[in-house]
Amino acid sequence: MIETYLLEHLLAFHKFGTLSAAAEQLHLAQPSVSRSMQKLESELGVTLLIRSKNRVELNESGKLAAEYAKRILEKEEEMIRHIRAFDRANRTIMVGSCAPGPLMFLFPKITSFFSEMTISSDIVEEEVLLQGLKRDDYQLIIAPKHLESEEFYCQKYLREHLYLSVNNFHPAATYKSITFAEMDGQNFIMYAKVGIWEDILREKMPHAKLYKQADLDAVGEIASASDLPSFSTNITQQLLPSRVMNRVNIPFSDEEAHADFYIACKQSDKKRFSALLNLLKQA
Amino acid sequence: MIETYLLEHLLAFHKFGTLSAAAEQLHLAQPSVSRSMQKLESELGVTLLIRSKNRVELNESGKLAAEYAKRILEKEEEMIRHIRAFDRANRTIMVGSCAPGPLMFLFPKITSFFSEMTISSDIVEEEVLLQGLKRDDYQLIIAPKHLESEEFYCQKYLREHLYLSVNNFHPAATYKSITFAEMDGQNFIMYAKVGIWEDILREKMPHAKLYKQADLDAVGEIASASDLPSFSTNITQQLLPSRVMNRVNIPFSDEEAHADFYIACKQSDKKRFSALLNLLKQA
DNA sequence: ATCACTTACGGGTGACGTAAAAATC
DNA sequence: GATTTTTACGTCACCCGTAAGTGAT
Repeated sequence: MIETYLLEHLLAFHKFGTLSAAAEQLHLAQPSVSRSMQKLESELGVTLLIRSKNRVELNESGKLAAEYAKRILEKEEEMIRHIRAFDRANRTIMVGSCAPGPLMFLFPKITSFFSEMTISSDIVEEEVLLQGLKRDDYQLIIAPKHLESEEFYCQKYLREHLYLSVNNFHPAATYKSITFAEMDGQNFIMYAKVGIWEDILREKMPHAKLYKQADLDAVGEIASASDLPSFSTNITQQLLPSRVMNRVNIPFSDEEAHADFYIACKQSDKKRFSALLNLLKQA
Repeated sequence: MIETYLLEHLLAFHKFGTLSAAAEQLHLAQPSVSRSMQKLESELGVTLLIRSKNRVELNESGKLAAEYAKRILEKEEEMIRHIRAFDRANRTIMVGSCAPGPLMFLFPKITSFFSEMTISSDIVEEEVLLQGLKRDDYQLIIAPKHLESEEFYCQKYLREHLYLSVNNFHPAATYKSITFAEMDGQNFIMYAKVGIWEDILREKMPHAKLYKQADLDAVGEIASASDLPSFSTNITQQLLPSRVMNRVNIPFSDEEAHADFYIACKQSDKKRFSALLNLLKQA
C-alpha cells in the first residue's frame, strides 16, 4: 500500500510544478522529493513523470495519481477533524438555555456530577434550543415551557423572579414592589445575554432603554458606579451576592416577572443524567 | 498526517477484534500493532481504545476512525487499480475487428509502427465495435461497413474473398468455383472466431454443421488429418501458407463470399495512426 | 553561473522482532 | 497453562540531508 507521505510529496509536486519548489513547500531537501517520486513509480509499477534532462513533469498517469492523492489526503484530513470533533463532543456536555439564571444555578451541580467533562453553554432562543437538542448540539437544555415531544425527557426545574435593582437613592428604593409600567421609559444597564427576559422587558417596557453589557462582571461594576437601575432575580441574588452591595432589590409584581423553567434531555440520555435530574427535583 | 500503515493496522484490528489476530493477519508481531494503536491515538490526540488489563476494544471514536480507515484504504486501492489500468491502456492499442483475416493482415503492420506498445485484439460484433470505439475500449476497429459518424475517421481497408478448402480427394476438388448452395448440409471444420463470416455461412448454408475450433492452429491440423472441408480466404492463404498443403482452395462464386472491410479510429486519434492508415491505403 | 534533477553516501528516526512481565480466563 | 496486552531492548530499514555530478538555460 502507498504511504501517505508519498501522496503528500506527489501533491506538492503537482501543485508547485518543480521538485525543488515542492521540497521547499514541504520543508524538505529536493532529493527527498525526487526519491519519493521514484518510489511511487516503482510501487505502482507505472511511470508518472516525463523526465527531460533538466526538467520533470507529470504525465497523464501522474496527473491522475495527483488527483487521487488530493482526494485521499482531503479524506484523511476530514478523518482527523471529524474524529477530534467527535471525541471532543463525547467529553463535552453542551447545555443550552433560554436564560442565564437557571444556567448559573445548574453549572456547579453539573460540574460536580461530570467532573471529567467539559461543560459548554449557550444562551439562545427557544427554537434553537429544541433544534439543538434534537441534533445533539445540546445534551441538556433549559426551556421556558414544558416539552411534550416523545423524543425528550422534560421536568420542571425552577421558578425565577425578576427584581429591580437600584441604589439607595433611587426614588423606587423604598418600594415594597414595583411594576414594569412604573419603570417604563427609564434607562437600564443589563447583561447582554438574558434570553427570554429581554423579550419580556421589551414587551412590558417598550419605552425603556436597555444598555446591554456583554461582560457579566461589568454589569455590576457599571451599576455600582452609575445610578442606573438594573435587574436581578432570586437566583442572581443568591449566586452573585457581591452585586447587592449598596443596592436594594425590589420585586416586580407583574405576572410576567415570574418565569418557570424546565430542564430537558433526550430520552436516550435520561439515564446518564438521572442523578443530576433527581437532585434538581429535590431542590 | 496519518501514515497508511497505521490505518491498515487499525482496520485489521477492527476486523479481527484482537491485536494478536490483527497482527497475524498483517504478518506482524503483536507488539507492532499495539504500538501502532498507541501511535494513532497520540497523533490524533484522541483515545481510540478501551483498555482492560487483558483485553482491548475500540471505543466509539475508534469505531469512527476504523470506518474512515476502511474508506481511505479502499480509495487507495482504487487509486492503484485505476492508475495501473490507465497506464496499461496508454501503452496498449486495442483493436476490435468483425473478422479475423483483416486483423491478421493488420497485426504485423501495427506492431512495426508501434513497436513499444502492446497490441490487444478482439473479434466481436459490429455493434460492440462501435460502442467500444466510442468508449475507448478500442482505439482501432475493423468494421464491415463504412462509418458515417462525425466522431470517427473511417477508410476503406481491404476486400476479402471466401474459399472452400478441401483435400484433393474431395468431390469438389476439381471445381473452378462453387456455391454455398452446393455445399449446404455438409460438415465443416472452422475457426471459432470468424466474426461476420459465421453469420454469412449460417445464412447461406442453414443445413451445414460447423465444427468450431477455438485454437486456430488446430483447425489446420484437424482439417489435414480428417477429410472435412474447411474455409480459407485470400488473406489466410497469404498469411497461413502451411494450411494449404495437400489442399485446394475453390472460390465461392456467391456475392456474399466477397466482403469489404473498413478501418476506423476516433478523429482525435487520426493523427496518431495517420502513417499506418496511409500505408494501408497504398496496399 | 545558475537552475533543476539525479546519484551517492552517511546518519538518525522509527518500525519491527524477540523476550519478558502482568493479568485474565 | 493458554491467551492477550504492554513494556523493554536491540536491530535494521528507510527517510532524510549533504555533497557531488550531469545537463540545460
